[in-house]
Formats: sequence, C-alpha cells, structure tokens
Amino acid sequence: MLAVSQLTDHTGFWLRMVSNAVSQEFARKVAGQGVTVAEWAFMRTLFHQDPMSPSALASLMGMTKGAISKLADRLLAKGLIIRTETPEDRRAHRLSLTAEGKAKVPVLAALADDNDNAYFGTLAKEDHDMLRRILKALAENRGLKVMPVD
Amino acid sequence: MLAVSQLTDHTGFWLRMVSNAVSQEFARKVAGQGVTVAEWAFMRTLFHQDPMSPSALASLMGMTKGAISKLADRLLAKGLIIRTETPEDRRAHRLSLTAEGKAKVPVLAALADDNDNAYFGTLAKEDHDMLRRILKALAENRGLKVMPVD
DNA sequence: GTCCTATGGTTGACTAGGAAACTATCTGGT
DNA sequence: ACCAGATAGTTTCCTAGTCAACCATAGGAC
Repeated sequence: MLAVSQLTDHTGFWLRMVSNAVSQEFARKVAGQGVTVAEWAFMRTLFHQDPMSPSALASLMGMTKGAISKLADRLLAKGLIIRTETPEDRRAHRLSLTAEGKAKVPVLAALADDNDNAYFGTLAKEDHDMLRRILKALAENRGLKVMPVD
Repeated sequence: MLAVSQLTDHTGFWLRMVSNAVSQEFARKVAGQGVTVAEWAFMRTLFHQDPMSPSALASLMGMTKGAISKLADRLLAKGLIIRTETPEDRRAHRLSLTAEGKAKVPVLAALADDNDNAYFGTLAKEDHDMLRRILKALAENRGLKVMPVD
C-alpha cells in the first residue's frame, strides 16, 4: 500500500516537537551558567545524595558508565565536583559536589523552574493538570523510570 | 535560597521522559529496516517533494547543511537516493529517491503508525484528543514549525 | 567586462554519547 | 591460599551532529 500518513497525524510528532523546544530552551539557559544539561542532571542527582559512586550515577541517569566517566572529568575540570578513592574498595570512587558545585545547584534549579513555567504556565490550570496526568499515566504504563537526560 | 524543586514537579520532565521513550522505540524499529530516524525523516521529506535541493531539506528538517550533506552521503551509499547536478545552476544539486528508496517509504511509514499506536492507542479517546489538542496549542503558541528529528 | 558579494555545497575540527575492550580489584568456591 | 568469575572505572573507537572555513558559481553594480 502506498498511502503514507502525514507526519502531523502522529501524536508522537507533536510530543517530540514540544519536548525538543522545551529542552533546547533549557539548554540555552543553563549554558549561560556554563554547564550543559547532562552536567546539570549530574549535579542535581549528586545534590540529593552526596557522595555517590559513578555507577550509581550511571544507573540513575540512564547513561553508560563510560559517559559518566567523561562527564565527571569535565565537571572535575570545572571545579564543580571532586573525585576521591574509597579505602574499603580500591576499585570504587566517590563523587561529591564542591562548595562551588553545591552553590550552583539552586541557581540552576531556579532556571529549570523558570523554563517549565515559561512553557506550561501559559496553559489553563485544568489543561496543565490534564497534560501532567496523561503523561504520567503513559510513563507509568511503560514502566519508565530513568531520568531523561538527552 | 536552598529549596531545590523535585525533578518530577516539572511537566517538562514527564514530557521528555515519554518523548524519549517513544523516539527510542521508533529508532529501534526503523533500525530493523537498516535506517536511522534522521534517514527516515530525510526520505519521507523527499517522498513528498522529489527532487529537492540539500538546502531545502536542511531548512525543512531543521538541520545544518553540513549535516544534510553527510546524511545524503550515507543514503547514497545505501542506494536509497541519488544526487544529480543541475544544468541551470552549476552549484546546486538535486536529491531524489531511487526506486528502492521510494519503495521503502511506505514500509517505514507503517512502522511510524505502529509506533504511535503502540504508545497512544492505549489512551482513552478523549484523553488522546486532549493530549493532541494541548500539545498542538503549545507548539502553535511558540510558533514551532520545524520537524523534530533528533 | 570586472569585481564584490551572496549562495550552494563540502570538509575539517570539535562535541557528546554508546559499545566493547581493557585494567584493577574484590569475592566466593574449592 | 588460590583461581575464576564478577564488579568498578577508564579508555578507545565509532557515530552523528554543529560550527566555521572553504571552494565554486551566480548575479548585480558600476
């Protein structure tokens, strides 16, 4: 059959379009603070449990340990985290925010709040609630639990 | 202020989570047909207007001309498109689907339909309609018009 | 007709991630 | 005690984008 559906027939198309716009705008905002979105996700995760091992980070962030290793290198170079060895297990490392890193998290969190508001604050409250409810249901349906970083 | 909002407080978080899951699942499906999502978007665009210049593709797909140039190289290597010079303007090229490329589009389009259905077909009709309406409104609010490829 | 600039496309340097190979260390079975 | 996996991280190679420099050609000003 040669019938090719329109792109805009797909709900996934609109979802992706809006999601990309929200993410790209956020990326621009955090870039103003000298960090990438992945770096922000890393710092936020550490902020809530500090210290943490690279592999725990990888699992929470849905990234490979290779990616985490390099991400940690960059944050280290920026002075936002420190990496220490553990005496109990000489293979393991512990990652921890520096004072500078800790101080940056609330600033970035405020940008995240702003960004969400800028996009979804324009919706009527009932539409916003509806949207959240449906998205959450879709996520739970699928058993999604990993942080969306990319 | 040290209050750092929860990740899950943000609608953008849920949006990204679902959007990524839908896209990654689709990427897996088209990979089974030997193409990437970007290649599919390229072919679909060409299918609806053939031939087309690389720069027109770039503009429609929201990618740089550099990316389109390399994408075209890959599709060329796979025998899915051809690249011809134009006599009127010796700088310009024209890209066109091969017979094989043309034949592949409906197959891939069916996968896109399947994927959308698999995710959103589970919603109650009124929820699905609501979701589409809200997403479209958000997109139009922001004047979004570029195809979300990434 | 000759420049000067705009345009179409390609290429190279760079970024960020995944997959898999690799190194070091730990742990459990014997 | 030893060795065979298992586990923690790093590194290398690959892919797929962007950005900016580049080359070729077109087209207009004069």
